[in-house]
Amino acid sequence: METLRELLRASLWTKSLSPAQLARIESETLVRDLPVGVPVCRKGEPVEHWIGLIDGLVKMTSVTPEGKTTTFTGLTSGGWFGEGSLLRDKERRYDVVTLRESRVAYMPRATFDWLLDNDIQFNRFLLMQLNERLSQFIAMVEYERLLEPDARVARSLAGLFNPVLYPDQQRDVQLSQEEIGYLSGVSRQRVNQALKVLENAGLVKVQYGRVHVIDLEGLRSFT
DNA sequence: TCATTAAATTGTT
DNA sequence: AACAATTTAATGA
Repeated sequence: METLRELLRASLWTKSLSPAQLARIESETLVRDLPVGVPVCRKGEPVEHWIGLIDGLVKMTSVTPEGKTTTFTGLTSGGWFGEGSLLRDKERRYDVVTLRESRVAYMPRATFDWLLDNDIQFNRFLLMQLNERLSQFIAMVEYERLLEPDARVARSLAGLFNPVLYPDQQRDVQLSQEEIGYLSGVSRQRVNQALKVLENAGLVKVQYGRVHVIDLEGLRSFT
């Protein structure tokens, strides 16, 4: 996707909005283009925006006081995030960093609150998205303990293509094996092996610096 | 357009 | 973690 308008059109919560309401959202929302490796938002910052990803790829991370970084999950284009912090916290609890060049939409808190107060579909969407995330994270904890590395890599990749959270239907991730390792909690060497297994199973095609998903359902259920 | 070079990524130990 | 091999992107002739 290239424009804020396209992102809004692809988002499930805009379906019931009038053209005037959409125009208001469009005019109040900021768009920024960010290069690779820069923060989209930082832990500890006051939460002033709901954030949408028009194009690109970002990751949610947390840095310990000692400087160790853990990656929670990747987020792909079409998705919105930060509603949890917006609803609950004064400060953001995690960092979001670009993994490749990204175009990001920042919806001000005031616009977010206005939607929350006036649009039932918007509230439904938030419930659904929060629920989807919850089950995603529960599944992560579950398979972190139960599954072998091949399956963990498979599911982290599949998670990037969750159609509920990221309506943009693309099948490519431009992501190094090192980054896939961070996303799935597996060493780069192990990712390398896992990708070969998945490629031999006909689920993905591995290219230099990117992975193309062939069989998404197969990836999700890979054991 | 082609060749050269540096940087990034991959494959292997 | 380390090393070599491979691929890409950038540069300049």
